[in-house]
This record gives sequence, C-alpha cells and structure tokens, in this order.
Amino acid sequence: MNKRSAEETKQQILVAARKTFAGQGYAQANMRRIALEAGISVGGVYLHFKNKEELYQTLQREWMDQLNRNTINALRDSSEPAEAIASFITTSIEFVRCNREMINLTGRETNFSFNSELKRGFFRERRRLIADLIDQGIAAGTFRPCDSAEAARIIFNILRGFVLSMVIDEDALFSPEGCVDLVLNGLVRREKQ
Amino acid sequence: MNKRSAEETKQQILVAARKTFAGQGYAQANMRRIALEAGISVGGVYLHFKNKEELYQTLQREWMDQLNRNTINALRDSSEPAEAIASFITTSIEFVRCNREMINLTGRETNFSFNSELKRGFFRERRRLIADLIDQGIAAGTFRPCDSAEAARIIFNILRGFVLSMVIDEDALFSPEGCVDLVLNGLVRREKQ
DNA sequence: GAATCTCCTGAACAATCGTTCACATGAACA
DNA sequence: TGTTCATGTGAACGATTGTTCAGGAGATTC
Repeated sequence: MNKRSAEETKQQILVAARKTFAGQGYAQANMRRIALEAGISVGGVYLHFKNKEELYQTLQREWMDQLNRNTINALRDSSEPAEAIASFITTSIEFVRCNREMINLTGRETNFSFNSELKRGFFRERRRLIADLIDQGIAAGTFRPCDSAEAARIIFNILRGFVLSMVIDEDALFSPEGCVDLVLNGLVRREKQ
Repeated sequence: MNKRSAEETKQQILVAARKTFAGQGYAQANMRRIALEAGISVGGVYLHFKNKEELYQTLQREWMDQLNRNTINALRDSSEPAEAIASFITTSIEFVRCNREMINLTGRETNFSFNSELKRGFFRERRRLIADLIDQGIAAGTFRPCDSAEAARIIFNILRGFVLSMVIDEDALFSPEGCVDLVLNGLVRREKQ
C-alpha cells in the first residue's frame, strides 16, 4: 500500500476538496469524488476529517487567513487615506482574481448556516476596517464628512458583487482602478480641482 | 376529489415553489415538499411542469419581468441624469427589499448553467441601461467624462452585492440614499460647490 | 347512461449520497 | 518474531431524491 504521512494525506485531501467543491459546489461535490481526486478511499477521508462539513469549514478558514494577511501587508505601506482605500480595494480584487478556486467555493454557497456564522464575523471585521479608513480620511480633511459606516457597507458590497460576478458572469467584472476612481470621486463633475 | 382548474393549480404550485425554493435553496427543496405545500400530489406537479428545472425557470422569468416593468416606470419620470441614476438605484433596492422570496431564490443559486444563461442576458441589459444613463449625464455636462461602461459595471455590482447581503447577512445592507450619494459624489471632499 | 377528456394520486423505481465498520497493511518497537 | 498502532480499504447501510406510470375520479358531451 502506498502509505503517506497523515499530514501529507490531509493536505492532498484539502487540495482535492478545494478543486471539487469549487467545480461543483458543496451540494454536488461528493465524498467519493474528493477521495478519488485525493488518491485515497472514502473511508480514508473520514479518518482525517469528521465529515463533509468540517472539510468545507477548513477550506473556508484557510482563505480568510490568507486575505487577512494580504490586507494587513497592503495597508502597512499606505499613509494617505485615499491611498489606503485604494489599497484595500485593489488588494481585495487582486486576491479574488488570484484565488478563483477559493472564490468559486465561497461565492457559490450561500445556503449553510454553519457557513454563515464564520463568514459573517469575518466580513463584519472587514467593514469595520473600511469605516476606520474613511474616518481617518474625514479627520484628515481629505474626505468630506459622511456616514463612514454606511459608506463602508457600500464599498464592501461592491467587492461582494465582484465575487459573485466572478462566479456567475465575468462580463460584469470591473478594474480596481475604475472602482477606486468612482468611490473616491463619484460621477458628478467637480467644479474646480 | 377537490378539483381546481388547471391554471389555478399551476399558480398554487408556483406559490409553493417560490416559498420552498426561497426557504431551502434549489438543491434542498424537493418536489414532494413543493407538492405538499401546493396541496397536490407529486405526480400532479409533473402534470403542470416538465420537471424541477422548468419550475425554477418559470419563477426566474417572473421576477425579471416585474423588475423590468418597475424600472421602466421609474425612469419615465426622471429627466436629469443624476435623478435617473438615483431612480435606478432606488428602484432596484426597493424591488429587492419588497421581494425577499424571489431574491432568496435567486441570490442563493449561483450554480446552474441553465440558470446563468437567462440571468446573464438580463443583467447585461441592465448594465447597458446604466451606461446609457451615465453617457447622457456626460453629454449634458453634469457628469465628468469617464468610462461609462466601467462605471455601470461598478454600480451594477453594488446592487449585486446588496442582493447577496440580503441573503447571507443583513448587517451589510445599506440605504438607497447613501448609495446614491456615494456614487454621485464620491468620498473625496469637493473644493468648491 | 355511456364515452371521453381533464386533472389528479401515490406507490414504485432508479440513482445518488454521507457515513460506517469489519478488515487489511506496513512500520515501529519489544 | 510477535505485538501494537497508525493508516487505509471499499462493500454495505440507510436515507433522500427526481421522475414515472398504472390507475382513478369528476366533469362534459353525446
């Protein structure tokens, strides 16, 4: 028998699960297929993960941690508020673009309550971060006074829309630059620069 | 036997299907439950709809037609470009708010190819409409020159995000007013009004 | 009242799925 | 060499699902 270390096998299962979940969605992806893809038997999968749900949750945590790290890194270099907002938006979109598999996995599944609790907390934190950046901009006089929490929710929803678009129709995708431009400057013409 | 006219029964099946799909998602909702909810037998459902997919598609078309009508009505009264954009955004959000069931039904399901083709066309048309409104604003001198198609995609994605938020976490929802304000004026302070 | 048509029933079918468990296998250690 | 333990196997189980179909009931027509 082709024995591998437990950790090695676990990683291969995760890779297979990511691929399968992303390709078929949670409901359609079945444990047999994941096992096959990982080069292991069905029973073997259950040796490393309690059940399908735990397997899914593990993948969720994985990309959240990654995005958190990326965001922190990106914001570290931004001193100006406008630059920080631009960084946040650009990093988010870049992340989504570079992690299609994870995004397909997440963007598809909006059903599960077990999924929601984890994700909701994560997303709430991200909105709080945007609101902080806006508040700093208002304090610095760069941004006009406004409801920062509300503006943060709107910006957040642009990105949420981007994720969904990536999953269901790519025609609706936009560039980070265009997004930053609209968010900062709006549609209406400025009388004086 | 409690006989009803074919059309009456068909409508009751649609009501039951809307409720069931919205509550449990396409994959989880089963034909037996829909039939029960409609006060008919499983076989009876198949008398009126070829299969589960056709039932789902019928509901999809229903809300698209409704939203189209609402939008046309709302835009009829808007002469100014800024007002038109505001109308579009407000109408869209109002519609989503007033049609939770339909939205839950649509927002959840991002998997199906049969679903996508129909929806993609519909959404493409809506983006084109936004772009037209922006172009009119630019031509009128109210809006600054910009890539109207790109801006349209971004505005569209705000609304797409709103739909998803409505389904998975309501904490992320925003007001039409706040959205219009950000889209028109941006974050950055205006030097002179 | 017989024939016909529309509308409906629900048991049965075939397929799929998550999960379990009795059993195997190889390595480590005595 | 024999024992133990981590690791892996895959048939089998129980549950659920979309769909079908042989049959039945009420209305309508002649």
